[in-house]
Parts: sequence; structure tokens; C-alpha cells
Amino acid sequence: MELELECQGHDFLKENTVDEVALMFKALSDPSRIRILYLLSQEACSVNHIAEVLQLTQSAVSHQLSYLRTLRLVKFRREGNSLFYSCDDEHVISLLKQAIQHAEHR
Amino acid sequence: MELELECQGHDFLKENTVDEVALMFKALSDPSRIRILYLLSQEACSVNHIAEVLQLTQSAVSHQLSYLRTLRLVKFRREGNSLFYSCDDEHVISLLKQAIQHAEHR
DNA sequence: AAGCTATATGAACATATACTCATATACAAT
DNA sequence: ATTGTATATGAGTATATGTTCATATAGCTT
Repeated sequence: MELELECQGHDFLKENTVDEVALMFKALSDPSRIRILYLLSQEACSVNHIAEVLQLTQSAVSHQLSYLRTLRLVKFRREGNSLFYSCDDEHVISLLKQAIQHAEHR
Repeated sequence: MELELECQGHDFLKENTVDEVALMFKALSDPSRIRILYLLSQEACSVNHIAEVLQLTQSAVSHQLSYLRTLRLVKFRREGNSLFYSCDDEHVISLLKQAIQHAEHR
């Protein structure tokens, strides 16, 4: 049966698909972004709150949020002077949580 | 009910966990590695075969396999002069395939 | 309007990344 | 042993990445 399978054709990934997947995983491949996304998966947060909780500078957080916004992984609503960010891609959050589960239980 | 949730404590990720997750996603964040892993998820391949099929140099493939080996995402068996690589982490392949599905159907 | 707070942004920098090229290693075959 | 084939590896390089620092923008308050 292995031999049968070896003779079949293979899926080939479209360049577009590969690049999109790469971008998606790249977004998840940095510790700061992982912590930001995980925090936002639990509650909407202002930029300063994220910075305080995660012990990052406001600027670093803002840059990362800008990055995540571009990929539409987060969205925000304004409330007075503050911007409350939250997750905007459940699928990505799902992947993140699976990876966390996997890393924790080992 | 939203108010209730806002008052609860939050999960915090251990530094170790964050770093492991980051490494894992970093492995999946490069187009060449994505294509290599996806190919290997379909059949075990020699280094040269990977290079031919994916139109990469032997050296580039070998470097990436070395990277993936370090993370134990691939393993290999020797057969004569050739080394046949295959996937060694079903969980990572699962994440990869989910991301591909997500990217394709949109 | 002026001053205050929250956030965004650009430049600069140090490090990481992925590749190429040249060469080394390992096994096979004669 | 020598040659050939398959793979690995080290150095070098160009580009990408994540942060900091300084400054800009936007909205609130008085």
C-alpha cells in the first residue's frame, strides 16, 4: 500500500498560498507578538495596558500592533484617549493556543 | 457576563513556553521550509529529490534540513548513498496543514 | 488656545536569517 | 586505492527583524 501511494501525484502549493502561510506563521514567531496576541485573546486592552502587563515599552508595543493590524490579526476601538485592541482572527488564535498546549504538555 | 469575565484572573505564559512556541512557529515561517515540510508530509525524500522538486540548491535544502533536524521536526534514514528525510512531528504538520487550508479557502 | 495624556511613527542600530560558494565528509563501485 | 555520487558544513553576504530614542499626531480638559 505504501507502493501505491508512492506512485500517486502530489499536491503542490501555490506560491501565493505558501507566502500567505509564511506571513501568518511569521506573525506568530516572535515572543512579544505571541504574548500580545495571547493577552488580547483574553481581553481587549489599551496599548499602555499591554505595555505595563507585558513589561514592554509603549513604542515596542505600538510597532508590533501596527504589524499585527497590517495582517488584520487585531482590530481596535477608540475609547476617549485610549485605543482598545482585540483579536480579529480566530483562526490564528486557534493555532496559537494549539501550539501553547503542545509546548506546555511535554 | 462580559463584566464577570473582566474581573477574572488571566493566564500568564511561562517564558519557556513562549520561547518554545516562538521557535516552533519560526520553523514554519519560511517559504522554503514550508515547502520542504509539506513535501515530506507526503513522502520521504532524499535531499537531492527535495532540491529538484522544489527548485532549490542542494546546499540550501541541506541547511534547512539541518535546522529542522535540530528542532526534531524531521528525521532520516540512510539508504545507500542517500538520506531519506521524513517528518518527525505530527503536531507541527497538523498546524501547517490547518494554516494551508485557511490560506487556500479565502 | 494651552497643556496633558495616549498612541503612532521614522530613523538608527544591533542581531538574526537565508542564501551562495567553496570545500569537506561519507559511502559506493570499480 | 581511486573515482564518483550524495550530503554536510563553514564563511561570507545581503536582507529582514525587533528594539530604542526622539518626535509627531490625536483627542481630552481646563
